[in-house]
Amino acid sequence: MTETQQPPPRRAVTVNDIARASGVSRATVSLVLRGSPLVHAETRNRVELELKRQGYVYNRGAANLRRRTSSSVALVINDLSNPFFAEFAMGVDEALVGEGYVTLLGSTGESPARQETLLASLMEHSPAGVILSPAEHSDGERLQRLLGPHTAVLVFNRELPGAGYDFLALDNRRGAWLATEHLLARGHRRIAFFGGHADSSSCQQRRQGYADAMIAAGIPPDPRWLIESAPTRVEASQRTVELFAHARAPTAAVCYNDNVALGLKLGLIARGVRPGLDFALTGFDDIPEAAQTTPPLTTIAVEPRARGRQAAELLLQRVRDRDAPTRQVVAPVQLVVRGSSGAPPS
Amino acid sequence: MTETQQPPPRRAVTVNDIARASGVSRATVSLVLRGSPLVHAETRNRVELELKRQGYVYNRGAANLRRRTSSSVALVINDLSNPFFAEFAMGVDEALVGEGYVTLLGSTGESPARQETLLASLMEHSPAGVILSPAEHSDGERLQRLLGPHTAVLVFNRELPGAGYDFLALDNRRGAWLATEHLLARGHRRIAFFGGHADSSSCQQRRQGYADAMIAAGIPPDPRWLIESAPTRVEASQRTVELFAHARAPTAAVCYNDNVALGLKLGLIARGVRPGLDFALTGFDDIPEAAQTTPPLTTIAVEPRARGRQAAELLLQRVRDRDAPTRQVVAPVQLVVRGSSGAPPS
DNA sequence: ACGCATGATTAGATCGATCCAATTATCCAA
DNA sequence: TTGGATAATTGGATCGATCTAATCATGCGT
Repeated sequence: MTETQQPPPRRAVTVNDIARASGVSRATVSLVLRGSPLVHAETRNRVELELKRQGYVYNRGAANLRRRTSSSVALVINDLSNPFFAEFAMGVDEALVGEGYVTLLGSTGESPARQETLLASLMEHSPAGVILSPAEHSDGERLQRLLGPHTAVLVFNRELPGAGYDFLALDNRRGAWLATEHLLARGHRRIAFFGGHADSSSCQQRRQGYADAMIAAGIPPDPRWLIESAPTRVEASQRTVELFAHARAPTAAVCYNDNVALGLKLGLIARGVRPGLDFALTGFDDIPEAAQTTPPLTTIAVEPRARGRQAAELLLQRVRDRDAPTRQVVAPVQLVVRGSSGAPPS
Repeated sequence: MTETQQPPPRRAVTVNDIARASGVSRATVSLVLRGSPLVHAETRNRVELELKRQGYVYNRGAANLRRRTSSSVALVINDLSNPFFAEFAMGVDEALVGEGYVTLLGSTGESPARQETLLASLMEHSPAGVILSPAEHSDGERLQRLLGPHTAVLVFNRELPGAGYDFLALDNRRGAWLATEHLLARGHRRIAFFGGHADSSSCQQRRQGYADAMIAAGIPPDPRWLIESAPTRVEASQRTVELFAHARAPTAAVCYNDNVALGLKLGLIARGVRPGLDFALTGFDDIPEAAQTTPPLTTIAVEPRARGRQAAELLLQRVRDRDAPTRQVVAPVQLVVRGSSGAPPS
């Protein structure tokens, strides 16, 4: 309950003012506002004129209080400066405004502590629901307590262990599988999985898809081909050296995501290895930049904006039917072949 | 007044429940909630225990109604998928949560019509204020009518003609001036100003800074050096040809922003012109990618996240003192020299 | 024992819109 | 003319928290 000090109260136009000025009761004005067919056409005109004249603006907060409804949805994500989440947020907002809701934004910066403060604060605004892309190492139990048993919740992207919420995920396994298959088809045999934190569920799933494809091709992945890295360009670039630190150096890499891939690309160039020629790499996400770099990045498209719309729709379905069975939706992904995977193994 | 159909009403825990269960009045519970020193320590404990036990969550909407205050701020921007605005939004949100406010997000996609619908909808949630980065060709009068005379408003980035609102702007003129000076110092004489819509105020200001520097150096800019383009990579890339369509082709370009610069870079490469060697170019914004491309982009850093924080602070000052004189704040910018401007004139 | 200051608590009205049940107006059939 | 159906309107209570002014305790000095 952080307090926000505030201005000298400024009276706004209310239904009462309109009612008085147009000689009807407050109830009638309310009916007009909601377009009820009960009011006489002439009365409606009179009231509507007065509404316009006084510049009335609807107080949705008051209405929501009385009606025990809500017209907002909380959107909690890690980091808007990640284009993947920015696009996702755009999609969410797009779909929500279309349904008459407004988006309450919050970002956690991957900190579970801030995530909890933030959610507590957002809950005080009684949103109709919450779209949550949990920070790493979130405590599912605590979140569940914070959100209460009656809030509609959609979890996105990262699994929230031990919470019976709807869940929208990308098909991480299949995505990594597709990328690996693609590199195998190009003749690569020594393929690394590069980047990501091994303890995050999305990284695990992608590694799984990679491993599946490798094993199906009869190539048990060498543990030295699994390299961790924070999903940032800088760190990915720095870890490049680890790829070549031993005799069975890979000729290609499936990267955790596009950021990592772009970092690796820089690292390769710095070593004099030409990406797309001497070494093949793939990303994940298909951020706008992927198509623009040289060589353009082969990657897995996930259409974050469409995912955002989908998340909003799923959440609203849950809002409308609280008792429907919990849903786990896996969104399909797509391989986009570009120049970065053009290398034949050397 | 779009209606949002809603669920079967679900009762929440209220001050009344707590009051009843702990044998005090609702007023006392309210005092406890706000940490008033009036309540006896023992009573406070009893009430707080009950609050925890029943999992009470504060209904800020109800409180705001009674107190005639608000704990939200509306943030309206064009496009979150533009990293500049995404960073800006992060900064805004960061500063707002720090002050106990919550962010109502809305994006217009540069459409004045959607901007108006959006603002109307947001106003119904009675935000304490609005941070608005207006869509191009916004109608200041109409917006002013929508926002009403009592809303605290901070306009960001683009001037809103004919509205007495606080305004936070980047020092566009000085930024472009710095970039042009830099290229002049490197010996360039034929310098283009590339990209942007000539009717947008930010573009006009940047062109002004460019022209000032050129004229100060005794070089009246050739009209053929002024090339318009939507601020997207694709279009910028396509317009590259116009630079070389005549005899006095430039050897360098000050670009409207980083996106345009990166587009131009692609266009140059496609023509076999090596950016940073055969041709010098500068950007504007310093988006993360600028430092990462090859050659890295010389550009003007504007620190969008810091601008976001600043915008939030300015707005909150306005919220707290509605009658202070209107402010026009120009945020300083900084030249960041990197490889893309390394070309001596050929 | 009384008055009075200080400390704690509370009943009741209030914010702005909505819901409910009740009322008034209107018209047509019998 | 009366009854009853339909159309249009409305007073009063309500959502959950807060404010105001009033009440009830308690202690202290005289």
